[in-house]
Amino acid sequence: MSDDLNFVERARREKLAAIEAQGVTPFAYSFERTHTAAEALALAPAGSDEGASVRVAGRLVAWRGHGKTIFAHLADLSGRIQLYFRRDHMGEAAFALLEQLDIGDLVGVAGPVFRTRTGEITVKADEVTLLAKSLRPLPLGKEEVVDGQTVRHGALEDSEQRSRQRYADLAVHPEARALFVARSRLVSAIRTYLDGLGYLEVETPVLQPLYGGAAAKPFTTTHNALDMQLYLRIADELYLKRLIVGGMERVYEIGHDFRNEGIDRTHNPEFTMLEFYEAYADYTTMMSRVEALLLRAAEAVRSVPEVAPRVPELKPPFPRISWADSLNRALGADAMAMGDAELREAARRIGVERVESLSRPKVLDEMFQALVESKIDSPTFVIDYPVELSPLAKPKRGNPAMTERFELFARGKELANAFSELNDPIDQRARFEAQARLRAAGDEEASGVDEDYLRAMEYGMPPTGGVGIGIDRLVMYLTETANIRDVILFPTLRPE
RNA sequence: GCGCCGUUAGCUCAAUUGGCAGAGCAAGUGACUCUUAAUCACUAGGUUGUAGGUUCGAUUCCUACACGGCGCACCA
Repeated sequence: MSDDLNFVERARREKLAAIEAQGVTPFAYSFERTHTAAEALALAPAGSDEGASVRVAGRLVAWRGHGKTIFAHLADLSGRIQLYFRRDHMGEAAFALLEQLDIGDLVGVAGPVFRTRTGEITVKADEVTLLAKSLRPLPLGKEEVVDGQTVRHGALEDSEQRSRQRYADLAVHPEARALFVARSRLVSAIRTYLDGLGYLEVETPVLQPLYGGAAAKPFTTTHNALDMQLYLRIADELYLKRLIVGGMERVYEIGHDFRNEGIDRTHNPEFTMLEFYEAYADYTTMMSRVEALLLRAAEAVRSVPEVAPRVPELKPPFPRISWADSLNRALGADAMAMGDAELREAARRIGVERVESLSRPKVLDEMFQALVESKIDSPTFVIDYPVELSPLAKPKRGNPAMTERFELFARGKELANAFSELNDPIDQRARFEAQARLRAAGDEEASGVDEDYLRAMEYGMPPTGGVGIGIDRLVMYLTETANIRDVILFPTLRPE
């Protein structure tokens, strides 16, 4: 921002000085609010009489002066309400202060609620208190109501500025506030659900000496005093399962994971992950947990009226299709049975790029993504993944080439990933070593051997079901939001 | 990382073939005691993303860069 104030900002600073010159403090300490805008609207008297008096507070978002009267609108989190100022009612001095007010100022207004001639519920101001002067013009558009729909003109359209200056976006767009209210309700509903099942919410390290639990490139940082390289976690998984070993039985964590990858519509370098683990459960139990959790999440989001119409109807139980069967059916051949050359040729045919550089499991995974995953629209569990793709999952009963793992897909995107957790330390060591070989061969996303985790598992880990759900993606799905940036309050951006 | 598109007043957008950079809202002054995208009159507001180049003349054409959007790649 330029140091030179533009003419609008200069005018506002002049008003600020004029207010101070009158002995009025332009930045108040508090205001005793008795009603939100929505609560005040609900007090509307039937006829033309004046109803109860209220004290409302919020931001001035519209202003229509008429000489000796003024109409304005005040917005708070609950909505907006019209204000009516009359000189003969307020008195000369109080009315004169209104000349120093601007759209964007935070004010408190006290007075009775009444209906105007046109029927709009309005607060007739007995007095106004300036709570904070706005020195920078907010891009507040004008609103009109056409056929019951609010149409906004102007306002802040630039999506970069909306993300960068989220405070302005939120101040100007009630629907942006509603989306984040919905997100908050969703997280709250998830906590309520898991707490109700006896889960404990825990916190595990963000700074980790070894990273694991997912296939991703980490961020690195340094601890000066320990002179040690640390990684920002890419998943919570391995620490939460250590807690299962310790007898915590049911634990969950909602927190940020960090992955050092490109930024696009569905990826932000830090994102919110829910993981929950339940001792003595397997992946079938976790499927029903996920169904119940999603229903409650959808319900929570639907409780926000501005967002409700976009929330899809969820009808559990969701269909369950096998990973291998669905891939083979889409391919018209048995992919797992194919020789390596044949498999790579098939992958190339369906458009998988740089097939030569991929490991065999990666080729299968790419084929599955292209043929099956991207085409799933309504919520569907894909179950039983190849063991090579799932180094932390238990082998499938009766088929050790596969694991007891499921992913939930909707609109072509992954919503949940879960498995019967591998609790055999000998098998786990072998899996880690296989990963370490991939890593040595140049796979930057393969994990290493986590000896401490193996030590934990050697003490004895109960059979456990575990689930990971990306909260940002879930919010996107439930609110039909196309860009992850729009569901994260402060997404990662290049500096201005 | 690659391709395409974009960047003009605080906000939303114009500007013909390369020919004086414009409008609405917001702002200022004035009028107006039930308006609601209030209305009316007047006024002010610009280093056209940055740096170069071509040209008598560049918002416009060219090059590079910055930032962004979309697509691709990457990303269970």
